[in-house]
Amino acid sequence: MPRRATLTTDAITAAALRVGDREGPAAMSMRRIANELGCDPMALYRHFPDREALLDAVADRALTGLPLPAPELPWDERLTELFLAIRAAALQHPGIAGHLAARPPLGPSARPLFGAMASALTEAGLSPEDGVRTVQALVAYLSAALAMAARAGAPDERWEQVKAAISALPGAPPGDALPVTGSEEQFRYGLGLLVAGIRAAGHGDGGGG
Amino acid sequence: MPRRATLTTDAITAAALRVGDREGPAAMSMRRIANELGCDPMALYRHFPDREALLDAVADRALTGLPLPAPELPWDERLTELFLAIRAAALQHPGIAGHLAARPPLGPSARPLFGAMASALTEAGLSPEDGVRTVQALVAYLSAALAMAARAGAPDERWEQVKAAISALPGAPPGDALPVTGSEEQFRYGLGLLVAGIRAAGHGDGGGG
DNA sequence: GCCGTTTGTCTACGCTGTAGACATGACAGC
DNA sequence: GCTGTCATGTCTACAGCGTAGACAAACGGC
Repeated sequence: MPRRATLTTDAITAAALRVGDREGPAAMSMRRIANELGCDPMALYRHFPDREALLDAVADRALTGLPLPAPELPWDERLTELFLAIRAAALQHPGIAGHLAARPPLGPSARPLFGAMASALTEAGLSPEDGVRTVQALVAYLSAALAMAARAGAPDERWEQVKAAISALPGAPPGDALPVTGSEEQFRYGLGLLVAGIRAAGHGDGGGG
Repeated sequence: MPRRATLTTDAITAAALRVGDREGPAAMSMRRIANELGCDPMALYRHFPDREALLDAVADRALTGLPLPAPELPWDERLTELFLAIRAAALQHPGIAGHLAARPPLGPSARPLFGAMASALTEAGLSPEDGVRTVQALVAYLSAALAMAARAGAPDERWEQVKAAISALPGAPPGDALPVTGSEEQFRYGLGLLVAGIRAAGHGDGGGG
């Protein structure tokens, strides 16, 4: 290659991730990323067709090398561990978590994750069609939970109002005891609901697991 | 009031909704909305502190007058109907559906919806704490599903790759039979999973309904 | 008539993504 | 060595964005 490329997709995604982690998602502009690399903004367009593709690559990078759950675990634990791991990995990079939520990464490093999901759901007794449906539902839930957690830095006071309204209902808890909006506990609870639903679907639909 | 206000928040949100419905979410800029109203962009700032507040109001407007499910129905049907209604209302206004997904509307017209959710979940046997958790999980799922459906105009071919990969697994369906990504059927399925999970939580946790 | 307040307008700033022309360096073939 | 050819990086420029701050016009109360 001519002009022995000083810029690589890897260097670019790494720089973008650095900028995002340090200064937040809004700072991940082409100009700012180029600045981090000490090059011209337009140079990035030699490696990515547009900004969205660059961010997709960054999101993919944020999920590389994610440890898969031990295959000897039962399917529900595998599923739970897997999604907790994805969530944790995404939140380690707050700069990209929002993009990751808005555009579920379906790139190469996500491939094994989908494989693990499919295997768990098959073991749960789901048909392949229902497996696809369930994967989409799980990813949807993960996306939204990530989006909420990513906003945790600037907490959404409107949720507090809703919680206040609920705690004003008859037979309500103290209010301070209510779950925190973007917390891991909150995430686990919703994931548990979905897993319980999958269990029911597996039993009633495709035979016991 | 001086200069008998020719502009009202209602007129603004209506115009914004029109622009969004007609030209898509990207067209809902302050300048474009002002153009629709025939006024200066800065005039909008006399009625909303910033663009996000304006979009929040538009999202709230898109959910006004939504019919609540009949209270004599069992809780699970009420819950399903309610979320299907919200989804349908949101998708009637593709311009705002994305914002609605990114920022769950917690404004005045959402208040009765949360009331209906709380009532259904109480009837399901959930404690108020679990009710809050479950509401957040349901809204999270709805948000992400809306975001996917809102993108249905420009379908995400990456999901097709994932589905193709799954259909290549042993014992896979024809592939054409796989569920469509942003469809109502897909939404119903995930919602069914959550409802089944709620049912299980209600039985094991707070007593039968 | 005058004043204060509200509403709308205008200008301007700094930012964004990115199209298109240009410069530079590396290789292939002769 | 010389000459394309091509990949890479740079530069300039454009159209658009959200919005701060100064100004003008219309109203209510005195």
